[in-house]
Amino acid sequence: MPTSKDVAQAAGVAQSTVSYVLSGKRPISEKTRKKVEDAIQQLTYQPNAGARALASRKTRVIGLVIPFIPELHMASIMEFVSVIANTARIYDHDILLVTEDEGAPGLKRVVGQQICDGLILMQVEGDDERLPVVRSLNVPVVLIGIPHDPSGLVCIDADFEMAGEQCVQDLAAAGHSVISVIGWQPEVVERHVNYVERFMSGTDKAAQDSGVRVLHLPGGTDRDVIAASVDKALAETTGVPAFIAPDGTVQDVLRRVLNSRGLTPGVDVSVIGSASPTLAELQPIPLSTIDLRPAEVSRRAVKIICDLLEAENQGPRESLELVPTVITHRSSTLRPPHGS
Amino acid sequence: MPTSKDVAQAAGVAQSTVSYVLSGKRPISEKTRKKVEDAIQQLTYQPNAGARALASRKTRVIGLVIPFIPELHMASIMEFVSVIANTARIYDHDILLVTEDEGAPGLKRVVGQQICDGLILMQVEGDDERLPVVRSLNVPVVLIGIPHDPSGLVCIDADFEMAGEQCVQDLAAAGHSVISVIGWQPEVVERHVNYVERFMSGTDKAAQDSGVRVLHLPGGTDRDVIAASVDKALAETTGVPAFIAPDGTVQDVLRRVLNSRGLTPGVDVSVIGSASPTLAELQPIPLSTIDLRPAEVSRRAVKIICDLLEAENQGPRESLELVPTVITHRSSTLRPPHGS
DNA sequence: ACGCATCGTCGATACGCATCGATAAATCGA
DNA sequence: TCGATTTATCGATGCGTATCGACGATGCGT
Repeated sequence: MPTSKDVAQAAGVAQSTVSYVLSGKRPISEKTRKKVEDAIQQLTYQPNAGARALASRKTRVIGLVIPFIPELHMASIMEFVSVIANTARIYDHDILLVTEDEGAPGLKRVVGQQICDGLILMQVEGDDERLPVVRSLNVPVVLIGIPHDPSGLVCIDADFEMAGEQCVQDLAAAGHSVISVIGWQPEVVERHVNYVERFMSGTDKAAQDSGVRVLHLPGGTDRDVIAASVDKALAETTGVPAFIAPDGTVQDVLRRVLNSRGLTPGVDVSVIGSASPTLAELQPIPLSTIDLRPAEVSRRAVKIICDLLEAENQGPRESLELVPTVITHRSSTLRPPHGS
Repeated sequence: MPTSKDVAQAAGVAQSTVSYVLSGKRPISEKTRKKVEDAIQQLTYQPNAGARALASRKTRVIGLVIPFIPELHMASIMEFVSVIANTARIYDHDILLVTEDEGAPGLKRVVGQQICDGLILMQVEGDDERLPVVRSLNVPVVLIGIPHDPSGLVCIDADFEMAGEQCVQDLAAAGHSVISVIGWQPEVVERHVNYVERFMSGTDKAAQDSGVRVLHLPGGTDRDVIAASVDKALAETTGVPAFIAPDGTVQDVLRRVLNSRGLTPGVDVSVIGSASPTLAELQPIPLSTIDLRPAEVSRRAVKIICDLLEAENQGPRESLELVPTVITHRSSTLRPPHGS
């Protein structure tokens, strides 16, 4: 592997000149710049990351802490990961995977060894055990998810409260007077209390404003649980029933249960789920969805941390950013009686 | 951040001694070892990865090239990623994410900058455009997937041929005389020809041996396509129909189509799909599955590359490893008339 | 008691780059 | 035309670790 010294020799300049050509931190004459750039080309020189990190004290690597919980919707996690990796490249950074299995010590490790300059944590829980460590770390950390106490932390997430409001407002406008929320799996509810709570607070707020009733019923992937929830909802509903299934894993089961009860979404029942547009279109009856904007959340998370890395004026930051959600009508919900 | 020099000072030894305590490459007396280890503890010293990489010419990082194709089963990709990351930690390595978007230049970049010591490529296509680059790279690369020409490459994958054989043998033993394979999505077939071919070669081989007929029909997520395939299969079948859906994304659609045709898996039709055991059990009718062992493939891929990194006796390796698949009976297939 | 091998430790150096101070060359004003 | 600036480049140094050669101390056999 050629080094910057080799390049310097080939171009007939000093090694430091090569470095300045690359970084642009000092003026270089057009003539020598060209000589250097040609030499770089011919030698296919690429700077050594280790040496660069050692000298500059910057690795240009961001650690991404990923969850792997079977209860979660893995496809959506993957979308986060993918978008985060691609966005990082735009800012000329790379992504190092840190598994949740490593827990808090894992964070200390990658930061302590200076393998990366900062961290993005996915799937942050309301009372996440890693928060004390995060606060003690002297590098920028961005949390995807809002913990109960976000003080001293930099957080970003979809606006779940807005999502809840949108769903209920929408269904209320379509004429439903009782709206049932088939919630997340118990495991998720216990762990990630925060976004569940935010969603519910949104639905309840909208319910008050619109004068409709919202039922919160247990979700999950267990067909029996969903079936019980559906039956309870049907029993309590006057008029056309409406369901909100904010968890991607719940939808399939819900669809089947409704089917077995002889109910057709968009005809004699309304259903709003959460899924990507492409997935929503693939359903037998295209699903009206509440889009939680995973790609946008990912992009912003990367932007935030890269800005922090650039700024670097140390002081412990604190910020909280909520990404607006988007509701999209497809065929699984009733159309409002008149107007939008 | 404390350095090994600080540790040395605190322990009253030379920096090199600290290094030898850590690496164990020279004998150290029990006494000084303890002094050094205590100092490390008290300073919470962690070696600097950049300096280490620079001096040792090893980063202890493996690049993982991940695909992100909506047509693919993202949940299963995520399982690969997760298991690979965790296994790498066992070998004291970390995983750097490289997106498929970066293409071949991306591989050159991470290897050229010496950000990582080796690569794992997922979802390798039969005629992958990256193969020339891979061959030219002077670092170990492990491919998950078998390209058409695997010469000079290190490959590992599930044994799709075995999987095909197992499915057909199994269904033949259960008394089916015509077996329909609802294949992958056209996009996948075009791209990843190899494993599709291998699977089919397995089914055909078993068909010959067992004297049954195998139909290869188009798959995908398009309900109409699947419906057409099913109807064609039903028309061509005498006796109880049997379906094999080796692509995870096809199953849901297939299930619905069969349902709409009044067919119940395990009663008047047999279905073998590919899904994780947990997912298979969650189906309304527990799905008999062919397990393509993603976790085992991942583990072995990491082991292979770590072995190569350790060996390091340069010479271009070549190997091909196939992981045996496992077929599991659940309720979606007919039981064989007598005995297993 | 003496030389010799072994063990444990030290000091020096290299890894490849970024960066700082210094210097030579070019530019300008008067 | 000469000194004062500015511009472009060089040389030297440090980043933190791994590793090699050297060296003193210890134990051994005879």
